[in-house]
Amino acid sequence: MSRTVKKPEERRADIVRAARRLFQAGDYEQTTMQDVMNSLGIAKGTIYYYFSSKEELLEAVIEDMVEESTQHMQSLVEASHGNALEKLRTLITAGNIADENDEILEQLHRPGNAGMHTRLLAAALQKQAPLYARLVQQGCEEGLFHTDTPLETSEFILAGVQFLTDQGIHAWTPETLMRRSQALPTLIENLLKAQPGSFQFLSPDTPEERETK
Amino acid sequence: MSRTVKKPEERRADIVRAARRLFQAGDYEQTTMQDVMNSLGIAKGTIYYYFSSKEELLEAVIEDMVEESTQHMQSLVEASHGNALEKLRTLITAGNIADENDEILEQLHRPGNAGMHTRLLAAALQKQAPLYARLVQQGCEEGLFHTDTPLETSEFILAGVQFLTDQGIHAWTPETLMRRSQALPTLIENLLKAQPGSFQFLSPDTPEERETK
DNA sequence: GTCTATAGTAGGATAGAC
DNA sequence: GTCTATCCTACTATAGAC
Repeated sequence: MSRTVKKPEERRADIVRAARRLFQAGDYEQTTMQDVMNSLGIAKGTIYYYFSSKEELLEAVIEDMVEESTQHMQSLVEASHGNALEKLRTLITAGNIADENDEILEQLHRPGNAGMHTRLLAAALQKQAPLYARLVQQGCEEGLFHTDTPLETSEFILAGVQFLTDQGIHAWTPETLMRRSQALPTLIENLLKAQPGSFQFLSPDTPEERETK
Repeated sequence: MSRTVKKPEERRADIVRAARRLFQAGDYEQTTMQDVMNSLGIAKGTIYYYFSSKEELLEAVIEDMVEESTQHMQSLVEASHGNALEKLRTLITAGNIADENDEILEQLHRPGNAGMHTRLLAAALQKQAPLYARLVQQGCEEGLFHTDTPLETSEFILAGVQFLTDQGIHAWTPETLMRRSQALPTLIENLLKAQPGSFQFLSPDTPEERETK
């Protein structure tokens, strides 16, 4: 067999891209290293030369995805107008890693991918929280919010939302999800000390006419 | 080899107990199904008759642990005195699943186990949140806290704390952990609308003399 | 240093005899 | 329900070509 020598970065990127495609198309656990090799026409030794385990390859794929997603969100923020609250709304409604472009979620929401999913969330949180924090900071300056710890508050909100509403972590029942979603706006408003109602847009069925029991 | 026939529940319990012991003693990943079989003197087919994967066996072990831990916390609450805040303090400082008894969590605190780890946290959260919620409710009646959604608020707090401070999910740096821990009391106080300082006991170095910059 | 090829080990998982 | 035999795949080892 003939040899194709590539620059290390290029080869590495090839492998990550191929693996990402396969992981997304199928199931991480069911995708074999052999599959990845075959789809690139390279030898086993090559892949293990760059990634010392399947797990390490997964890590690189995750990093790739998070990087792409974060850049997209970054550009969304820069393109958005209005006060901090309006920008946050843009970011939240449009720029979720889940909604973005891929069917990744479908794939991640399978038992075999729980680990990948969690790590993706953690990596995404770490990269995205600063984005939110900047908007929270801006909101404080505008008098909309009040907090001394914009970053930590952002992290806390993201963590809570992701952990409690993401189907990839636990098979929450629809009732549980509904219950949590409805409580969310108030929880966020409390954390940011924002006007009641500021985050009402988050609620799924905008219960305008509901009465407190 | 002679065959020993046992009642299904008994056999199952045997396997879970043996696996738990081995997982705790060594490393989940390094413990082989062979090890579990050997320690019981049974065949591989038998273990797979009860658990269709190693992962499922781990799940059972974890459920075992969560159940035990939750009961322990329950009894702690019942034995504690004072107002809701004092009871909460007892619960938080004494009754963490992590501190309790096992090193199995140490094992879960590795990248490869992120999925399992998260599921443990989710399972623990679902079982323990009601415990906290009851205390929050009590605190509301005592005028210490103010919330219409004690359960959701408890879930949110537990999720945030677990996700952001648990090493099993992401290898957070010590600085990051410190930063988050210090912000935590205020975040919780905001969520519960509690007196500032109520949860200061959570901070690792109780910074009594720190000034806000 | 980068890549191919191949043979082999270990351990998770399954089929089918009993 | 239990056991035995076998399979599948992540991973290692090695030998060698560019």
